[in-house]
Amino acid sequence: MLSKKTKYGLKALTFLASRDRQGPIQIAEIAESENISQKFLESILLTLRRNGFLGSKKGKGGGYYLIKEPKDIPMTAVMRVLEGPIAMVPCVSLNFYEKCDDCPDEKQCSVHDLMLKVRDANLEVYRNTTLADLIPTKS
Amino acid sequence: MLSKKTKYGLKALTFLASRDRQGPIQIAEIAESENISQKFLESILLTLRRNGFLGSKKGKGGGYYLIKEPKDIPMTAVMRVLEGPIAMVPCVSLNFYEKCDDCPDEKQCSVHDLMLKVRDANLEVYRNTTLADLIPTKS
DNA sequence: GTATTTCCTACTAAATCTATAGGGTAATAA
DNA sequence: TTATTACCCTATAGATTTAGTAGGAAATAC
Repeated sequence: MLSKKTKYGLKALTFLASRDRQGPIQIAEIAESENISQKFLESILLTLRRNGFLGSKKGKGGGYYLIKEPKDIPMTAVMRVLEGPIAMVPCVSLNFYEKCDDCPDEKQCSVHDLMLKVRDANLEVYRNTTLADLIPTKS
Repeated sequence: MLSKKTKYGLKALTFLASRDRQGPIQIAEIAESENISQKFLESILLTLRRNGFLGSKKGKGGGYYLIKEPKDIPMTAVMRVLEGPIAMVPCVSLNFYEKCDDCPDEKQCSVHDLMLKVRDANLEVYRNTTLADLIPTKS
């Protein structure tokens, strides 16, 4: 399951992308427009800022804004920050590799190969999708 | 993350497949061979039996065995029983569809489309993989 | 009848998720 | 200077999921 954190984060990013170059947007506005708990969203936006996706401005007229162009923000990066590893088992993770404790030899593991295929399929989608692709068209 | 339940279930199925037509295999043997808690495995095999993947025989010389040919057991079916929906959000699930409570209109939802692509990519893998593909070659 | 093995229910311990509540600090616009 | 708004921290708590554990009932081979 996709966590609410990730879902809300994606919605917030999309919201900001659809209002690109219109100056900072306040947490309250995003929260209300997207039906998200304001305090929860606050923590999500904070992690997005700390990971280089967003900039922020304090004080009146402040808020959050995108640092990069939506088309330059691949879903791989967003998903890894919000949801964690893309792989379903650590032994096939590119960025978070770990040995499985129940497997003596992962080359012999039947699950390993399947999860490798799954990981590649997911990566293919996330690599070929950017934030720009998430913005709904007005048509 | 893939749950241990699913992982163990897949390993057990593969183990049974590699010993197909050799009569029932006992829980204890699978558990020991695959490093799985016997009691936990017991409950997993039970759900696999209830969902039509396995047959069982009680008493001495009893155990579990595959009902179908490994090549006729697609991963879609196994994953849905062990892990649940393949989709990451209920609003794009084929077999477990549900409306998201935080979305007024899923046609306007930016997450919806992305998750649709992810679901299709995963389905593609699971549909084209059967239990027979998981059996490690002896080479 | 005895040993073996699955069947079945219930329970638990720990972790994670999804927040909520509340505090105070720092920067900024007007 | 004042109001606004982001920043940052702690603590709590209910719900759910995960990964088991315990113990006995039922079927079967011998």
